Amino acid sequence: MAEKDLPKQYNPKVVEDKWYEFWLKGRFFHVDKLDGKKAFSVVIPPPNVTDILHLGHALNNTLQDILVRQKRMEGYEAEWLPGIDHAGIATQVVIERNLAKEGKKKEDIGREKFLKLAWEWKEKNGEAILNQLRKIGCSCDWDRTRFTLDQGFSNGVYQVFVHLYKENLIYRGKYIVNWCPRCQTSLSDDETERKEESGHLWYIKYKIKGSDRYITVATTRPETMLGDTGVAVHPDDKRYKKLVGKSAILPILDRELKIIADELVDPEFGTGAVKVTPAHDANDFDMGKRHNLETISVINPDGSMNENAGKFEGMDRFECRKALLSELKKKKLLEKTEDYRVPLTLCYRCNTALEPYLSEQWFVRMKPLAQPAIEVLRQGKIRFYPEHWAKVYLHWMENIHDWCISRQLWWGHRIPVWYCQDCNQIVVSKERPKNCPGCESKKMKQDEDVLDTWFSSWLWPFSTFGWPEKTQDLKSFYPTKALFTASEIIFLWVARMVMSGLEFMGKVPFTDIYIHGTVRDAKGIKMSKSLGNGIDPLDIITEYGTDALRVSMILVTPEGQDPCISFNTFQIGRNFCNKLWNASRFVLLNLGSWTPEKDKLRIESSKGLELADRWILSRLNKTVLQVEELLRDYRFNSTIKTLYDFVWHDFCDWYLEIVKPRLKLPENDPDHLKAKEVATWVLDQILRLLHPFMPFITEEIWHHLFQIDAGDLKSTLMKQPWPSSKKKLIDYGLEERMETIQNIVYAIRNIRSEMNVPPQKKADVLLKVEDQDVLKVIEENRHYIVNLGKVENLKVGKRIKKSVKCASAVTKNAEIFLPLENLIDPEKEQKRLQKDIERYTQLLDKTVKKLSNDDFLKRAPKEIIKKEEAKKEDYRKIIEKLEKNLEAIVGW
RNA sequence: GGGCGAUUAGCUCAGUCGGUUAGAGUGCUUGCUUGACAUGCAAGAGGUCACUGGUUCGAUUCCAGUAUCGCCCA
Repeated sequence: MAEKDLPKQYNPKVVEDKWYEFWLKGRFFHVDKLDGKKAFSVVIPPPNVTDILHLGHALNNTLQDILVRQKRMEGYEAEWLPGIDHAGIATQVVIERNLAKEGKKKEDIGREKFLKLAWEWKEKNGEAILNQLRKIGCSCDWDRTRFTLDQGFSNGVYQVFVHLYKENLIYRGKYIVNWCPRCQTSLSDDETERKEESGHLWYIKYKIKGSDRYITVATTRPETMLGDTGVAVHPDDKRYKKLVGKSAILPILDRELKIIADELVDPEFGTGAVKVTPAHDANDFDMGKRHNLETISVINPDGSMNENAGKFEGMDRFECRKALLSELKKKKLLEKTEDYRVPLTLCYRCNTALEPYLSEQWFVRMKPLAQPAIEVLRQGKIRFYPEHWAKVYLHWMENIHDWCISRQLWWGHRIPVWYCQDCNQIVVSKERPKNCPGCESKKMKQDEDVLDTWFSSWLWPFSTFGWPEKTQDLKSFYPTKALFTASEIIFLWVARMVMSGLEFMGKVPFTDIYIHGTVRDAKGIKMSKSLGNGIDPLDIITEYGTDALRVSMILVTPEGQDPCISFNTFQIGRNFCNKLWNASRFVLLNLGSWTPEKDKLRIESSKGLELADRWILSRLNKTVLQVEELLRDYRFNSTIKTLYDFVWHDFCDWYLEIVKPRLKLPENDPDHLKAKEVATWVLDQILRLLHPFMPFITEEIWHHLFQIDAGDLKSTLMKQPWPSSKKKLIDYGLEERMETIQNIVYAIRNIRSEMNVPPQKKADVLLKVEDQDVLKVIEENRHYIVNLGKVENLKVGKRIKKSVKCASAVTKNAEIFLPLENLIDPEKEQKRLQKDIERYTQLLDKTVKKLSNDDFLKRAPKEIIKKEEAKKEDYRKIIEKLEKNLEAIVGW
């Protein structure tokens, strides 16, 4: 049974697993059928099966969980579909590495056995990742967990391939692609990373045929010269005009090279003459085609030099560079060497320098797919949050390149293409053809390659719900509502999902795209495994708890920007958890024999309530309203800040403090009852509002509050209705009256502190108030001031007789005097007042200046002028009073 | 080279109708074992809102330019 006595500190360890188990047992995350209810669906960005959970995942998934939990409380059937991505290259690298430990290569064990190992590893690691998601509280529908290599998924992938092939949107061709010599596979342009490195620009002399003269070309990659088949200059370059059409002789190999003129050459680069290597550079490949140059490849897929490299055969590409340069030097063909910032293209999985590599690959023609994806953005059918990412998306879509989708890997969806060994006919089909449709031959061989992982994940929002079958799930949950991700994969994933959704489902896959920041360390450096500056979310959970992890992250992640996080960052959330815990503990301690009933507790009118009660209800309803608006715009950071402020400052600092004396009254006292009811109701609403952000602690407190047993599967906070705002309870006039009192309390506390009044000591306070209404409010609620200001005797009136030595302060509608006699240091008091006078004089000057400007009076709106005049009057009065009080000190 | 974003307290950031006494958290200083909470309470110090110009009665806010930093694309 739940206890009313809570421990002094919140201990997440004993709470979190209990409630996660409870939610699972209640099947609260699972959506079976809609039964007429509205659906709200989100698909998880599937983490790579090779990953371990890092703070980026924690942020990404916490954001989704907040939204899903909130929508669930709002009454939606909220479906959050989890899953994992097979991460072709990354996974293959892991398995190969494991094999290497035994001194084996993948070829040693063969494709079938290799895949078996990969699947075993997937089972183990995949489950570990999902468990980590559970650990951070994700309320995913685990029954629908999917994997991008599942049978059903493959079905969709093959269907898509066949469809696009038939539409002539997939083709095969020999082109220069990004090749990773380490992973031994091609990569799409989007899977590369660019970097600049300090390197050199080498000037190499090529002899001109039939002459003693030379033409000098500049290159950053001398080893590729072995594959040169031309030399190019710009057509307008006068220096070389005469040489165009002649030939140059390639040093060492003595190959004859045509000297060509091509617009692509930058006359400013190096000498203005460049070597042309069609097999090892994309630009050169295009040039080679235009000028009919031969294509000679000199580098093997593993980065070593091949037989065309002559005596350099077998050397690694970088070794070859060294050897080649030293030979050129010997032959005096190396004119000079310059330092140069060399642009490098790296593999996004292993950081190896990529090699432009000529090979036969499969490509998707992207332009026709991009067009509708551009349209839906323009029409507002998809929206980015923050909006500016739309530009990035558009820019990419409008300059889209064809997508290389074949990978020379084993782990992935094998390309559904068969080649007839007899007549070379190509068959593209979801299933293995029995025989060749051309020659009836039974010798059909499937393409050895697999498809890019993104070629399966771009189907994620519908393949996961059973497509291409026409399932009920698809009907219920597609399109999904929102997608949460970091900016890095807008191209790789988001943009492609929009294209595939439109092509195959005829509808956008989601309407809202929320782009969150990338997690950085305290110095602002991106967290990464290789730098070792990452923080393990599980360490945070052990130290501070899951709710602290979640709430801290949201509190420090500015909307649309990158959060900078250090281990200590999480104290914010831990402290907030503890604050909430103790506020609840305080309420519980004062419940006495009363146990609130979860379905009956409700305060919807302010009838019979006093100022503080009505004030907290006004603040609560204002908060609910704000939260509603903020969440609609995915402004999670502002939402939690709003809640944090309300809970800590309005509820704890003011309301609970004011209500303390009333809670000490006998249980049957109506004042006590009202206070208890309001405090409990507000706490209940707070728990609901915070639950999406801090699910564990709120569920725990909620059970204590209503004395509900943890075994009762019918009662859970996560299924309680989301608070709705009662606008009639929001009362700005009342909040202003409360503010008057708060300002008086601040002033009293300030004087006490400045004059070193001992905290235990109560002091007399005189309040001089001119306004009749203000006077009334203060009189009616004088006990707030007495208690919060630690006041012995409080005298309030229009005319106040003060004793000789008073410390004083002035607020907008009250003058505060503390007769402290010998406690006052006159000099200090003088300085205090002078400082105040100075401050208000500055403010007064500003308004006076404005009001004496004719243009301002002529053109500014009337309200603004009125406001400015009121300010002037206020400041003037305050200064006048301050000065009078200052003068009084002189007489001491 | 092109695009996007940032520049506000020592640090991390709010400030989304142009008129606010420019805020919060953290750090700092001072005082408190206050009958919920020292993971706390109270008080305080701390700002030329990057710079220059423009629009405007009025600019932290809008516009242009400059500088610095970051990201993306080529």
